[in-house]
Amino acid sequence: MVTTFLHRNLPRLLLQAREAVMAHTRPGLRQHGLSDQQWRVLRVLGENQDQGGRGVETGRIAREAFILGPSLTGVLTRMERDGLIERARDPGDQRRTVVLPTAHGLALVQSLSDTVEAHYQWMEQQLGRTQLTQLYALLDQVVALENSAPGPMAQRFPRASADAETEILT
Amino acid sequence: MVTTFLHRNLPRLLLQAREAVMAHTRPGLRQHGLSDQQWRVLRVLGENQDQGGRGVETGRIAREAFILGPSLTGVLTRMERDGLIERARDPGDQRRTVVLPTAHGLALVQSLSDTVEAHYQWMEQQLGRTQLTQLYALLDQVVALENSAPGPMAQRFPRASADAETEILT
DNA sequence: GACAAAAATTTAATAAGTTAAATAATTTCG
DNA sequence: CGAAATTATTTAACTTATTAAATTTTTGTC
Repeated sequence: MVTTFLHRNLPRLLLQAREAVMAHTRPGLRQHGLSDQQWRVLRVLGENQDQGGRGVETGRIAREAFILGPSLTGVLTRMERDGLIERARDPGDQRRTVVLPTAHGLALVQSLSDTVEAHYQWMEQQLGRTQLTQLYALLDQVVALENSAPGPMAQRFPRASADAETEILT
Repeated sequence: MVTTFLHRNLPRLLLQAREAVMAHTRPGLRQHGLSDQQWRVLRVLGENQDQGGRGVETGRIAREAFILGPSLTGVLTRMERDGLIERARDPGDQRRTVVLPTAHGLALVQSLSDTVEAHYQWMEQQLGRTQLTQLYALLDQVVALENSAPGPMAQRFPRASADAETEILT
C-alpha cells in the first residue's frame, strides 16, 4: 500500500538546524571579532597544526572550511589585516599559497575550541548520545547522495583526489 | 561507564548535507536564471497563493524563505527588475510592503515545483521513508535547541508571534 | 488629538558567496 | 628541450549576508 508522504523542505530544515546550533556558538565568536568563516579557517589551522610550521595550503583550507576559493581569498586578506594569520608562497610549489596562524590567532582557536567542545557536551546531553549518533549517520547518507544518479553531479566543493590527499599528508 | 564520544562538527555536516541536496535542484534553477534565494521567495509566494490576490508581506517572506530583511530588499528589487514579481504598499498598513508574483513568476514556480517534488521522490527512494522520517524528527529536535538554555538565545529569524500569525492568517 | 513607544522596511557599510575569466607555476609529452 | 595541457590561486562583476542606524507608519496613552 502506498501512503502519501509529507515532505518537509529538507534544505530549509538543514539550514534551520545549522542556525540553531550556531546560535549558541556565534555570540562567542563575535565577542572576539570573528566571522563564522574566519572561525572555520582558524579551526582548520588548529587541526593541521602538526605540519611542522610549514602552514596549510589555501586549497586544503577551502575544502575543510567549506569555503569557495574566491571567497577564501577575501577572507584570508581580512584575517591577515586583522593579525590572525600570515600568508606565504609555498617554496616547494610556487603556485600554492600557504597560511600560518599568528600567535594571537592560535591563542584564539585554542580558547574558543574549549567553548565549542563544552557546547557539544551540552548538545549531547540534550539530544542523547544515541540520537546524535543517528543524526550523524543520516546526514552522512544524505551527503553520500551528492555523487549519486540525478543531476549534473555538481562538484561545488570537490574533495581532493585520493592521490592529492596522500601527497599532502606525506 | 563513560565512553569518550567523537563529535562531528555538526554545523559543517549540516551545511554539507544541504549542499548535497541542493546539488540536484540547483542546475534546474540556474537554467531558469534563478538564484537559490529567488527560488525560495517564489516558492513562498506559490504556497501563499490563496491570499485572494492580496499578496504576501515581505516580513512573512523573510521568515518563510529564511532570508534576513536587508538581504530580502535587494533580492526583491532584482526579482522585480527581472519580471518575476511586483511590489506594492499594503493599503491596510502602509508600513508593509506586499509582494505578488507575475504570471511569469507563477508559471516558473509551478513548473519547478514538479521537478523538486520528483527529486524528493527520488531521495525518499534512496534513503528509505523511515530514515527520512527519522531525519526530519532529529532535525526538529536540533532546531528546538535554539530556544533552550545556553547562549543569548539569538533570534536571528524570529518566528512571528502566535498573535501575529493568527492575525495574518485571519 | 498630540506625542512617545513600537513595528515594518529600507539604507548604508562591510563581509562573504557565486561564476566565469585571467594569471602564474608545474607537468606532460612530442 | 619547449609548447600544450594541467593545477592553484586570484581578479572581476554581481548577488547575498550581516549589523547598525535611519525612515515611515501605526499604536498606546495621557
